[in-house]
Amino acid sequence: MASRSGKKGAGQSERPARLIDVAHRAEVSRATAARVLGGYGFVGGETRERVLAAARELNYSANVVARAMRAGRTQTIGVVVADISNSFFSHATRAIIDTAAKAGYQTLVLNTDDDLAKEIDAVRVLVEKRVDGLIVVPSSPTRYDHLVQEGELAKPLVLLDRRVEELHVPVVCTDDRGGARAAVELFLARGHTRIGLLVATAAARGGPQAPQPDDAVSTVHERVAGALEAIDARRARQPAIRYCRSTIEEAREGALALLTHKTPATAILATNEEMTFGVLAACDELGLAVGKDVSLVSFDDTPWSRAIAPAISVVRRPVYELGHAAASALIREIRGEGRSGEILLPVELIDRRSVAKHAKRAR
Amino acid sequence: MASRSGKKGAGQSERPARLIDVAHRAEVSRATAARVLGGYGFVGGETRERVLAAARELNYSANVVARAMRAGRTQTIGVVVADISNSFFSHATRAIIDTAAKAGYQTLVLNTDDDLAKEIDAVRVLVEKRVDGLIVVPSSPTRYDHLVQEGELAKPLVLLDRRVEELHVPVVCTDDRGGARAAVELFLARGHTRIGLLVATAAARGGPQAPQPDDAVSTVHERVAGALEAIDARRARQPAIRYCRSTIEEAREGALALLTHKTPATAILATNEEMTFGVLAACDELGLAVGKDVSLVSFDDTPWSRAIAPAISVVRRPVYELGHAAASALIREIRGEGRSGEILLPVELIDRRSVAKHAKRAR
DNA sequence: GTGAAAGCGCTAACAG
DNA sequence: CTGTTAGCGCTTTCAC
Repeated sequence: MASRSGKKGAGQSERPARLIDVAHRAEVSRATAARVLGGYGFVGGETRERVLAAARELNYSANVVARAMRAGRTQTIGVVVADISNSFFSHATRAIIDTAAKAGYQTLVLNTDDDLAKEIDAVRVLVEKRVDGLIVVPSSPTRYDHLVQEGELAKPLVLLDRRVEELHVPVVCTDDRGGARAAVELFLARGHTRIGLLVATAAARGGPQAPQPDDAVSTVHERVAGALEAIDARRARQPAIRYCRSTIEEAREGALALLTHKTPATAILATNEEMTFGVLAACDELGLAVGKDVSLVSFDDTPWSRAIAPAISVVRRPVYELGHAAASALIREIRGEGRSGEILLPVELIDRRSVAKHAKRAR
Repeated sequence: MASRSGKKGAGQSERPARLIDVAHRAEVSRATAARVLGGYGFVGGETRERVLAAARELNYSANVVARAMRAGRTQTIGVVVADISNSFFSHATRAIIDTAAKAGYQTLVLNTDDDLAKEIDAVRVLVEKRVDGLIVVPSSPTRYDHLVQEGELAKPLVLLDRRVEELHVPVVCTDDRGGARAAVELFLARGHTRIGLLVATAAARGGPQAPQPDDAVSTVHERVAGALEAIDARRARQPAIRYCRSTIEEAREGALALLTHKTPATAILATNEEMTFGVLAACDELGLAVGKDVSLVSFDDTPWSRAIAPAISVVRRPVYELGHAAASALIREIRGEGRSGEILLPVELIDRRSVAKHAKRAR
């Protein structure tokens, strides 16, 4: 006698009902019960009703981990991001969760703080958990051993927002290069010649620095490259660049450096939210008015960037679409419906009030 | 012959190595291999080394789903929030993920958009996935059947940010009542008598409304109640209240209503980020200066609320701590280390520049 | 300190 | 259309 909850009561007994308990109560075999509860195969109408009734009466809840073990699929994906509390990642993740859920997958979220060691650990955990696929925002542009996993447990993988050299898996990115180029072209068109780039990168060490850290992720390269393209096309003066970690404080220092140089920048491209606040703080400190003394374009549109005065001009990235595309690509890959190559989403320069025509600046 | 990867090669064979493959290669039993790989029981030093070496050579990755099935624990928790892309939830979730990870749990995240049907579904999925516990931000203050789950599959559960009447499980909240009270006390102390409350709630239907929707979550009640406490204590004039869904557009309409009333509000408490932007937009439209013509206090501190001009006074909630406390309580419960009651975290009123002394306002 | 064997709950051949 | 049965990979008594 294997049954335990199949007595008479409505399921108040010791342990949760299992498939076999439902089968007994409905007086069918486990296979039949499994077919109706699992939603596959063919079962007669009356039998199906009996099973459904029994399941309801016993308050049956399918044990998905047993199913996963048997089927070899967990219907779970893993998302590895730098920091879910960051607005860019949280919006992209929202899209991923939604898209995955619609396709029957749940989503495990792990943070790396852009630390390779944490990323390696996260991927290991996810692989051990036997997720059906991973979406990773890689913290290193070159290190990817943990993502290919010699041997046979390589899982479907999609990279989000950043490329990894030599790793040929689907990547979903935005056209950051084009966005930076457009921003700088706008500066140039408005007569600015002394352009500053305030670039966030986890690879920066010990305060704002001029040389590009060589382990900066692809997004950093792209944005700088885009800005330089615009400059070179117009044979304009080379920009001043400061790389710093993504904190408002470091950004403020970086912006201060750009703004107090002997040939101070009159226009600054800030590569994310923190950098933008840094510029705002520095301008405030220096008594400089944004949109007048200092022009500013920032990456990523947010409610506040259009609500504040002056409204900030931004390079808008389609963040939800980015996450959606990544999840779609991953699910396609999981289902063996063909691999995507690189997906490049267009960005949009929204010119608001923070970019002024260049005029001699009072110091 | 059960083995398949245990041949000679370094694990390049067809399928991922299993425990038994490692055992064979190390020339020990499955039990012994399991002991060293699972990190329990006693195994001789030399034997342990052999097993570890074999695992490495075969690129062994523990199958955690098999382990979960056997052990009855998945080392996974579920988090059910309204919207992970919302900054409050994303910060709380970040804390939950971190705290859980430190204790060896991974986190599934699901969104409800404050829709009860989605919440019910999310909980069902999570229970089927056999998570070890759940953290839920309940979308209804009264409906909780899906959370208690008649029968035996009730999982350890902690409520985040919102209470549910009659549901006696651990709840982790912030002192929103006290925060609202403090905000209104500040208005009163500065001489304001016509106070407006702009309250976000998913329960609002069809534009800003005056009566409180009766299925508004506890946080809504608390904030309004706190505001009224301050008013009643000073026998001040009753506030004008507008309830609206959490969008900038509805907030703008609500704020417009408050500001263009025949006795317009001179001070507004906005219960979240969207409400705050709505007030900002309305003031802009009406040509009113925040921090001068209109005073404003907002719930939740953010980088922009201190960066914009004027810097917005806010009721700061300890969001990370909130998530951390919820995860800690849940893990304690999962481990049977005793149940927490209600945890109430203190808030802090940060007075910046958006609350002016009352003066006759030019219309 | 190590091994043998039972079984977690489910699915998928295969047989009828 | 329905039943029988053999595992999925791992842990865990219980012996030795």
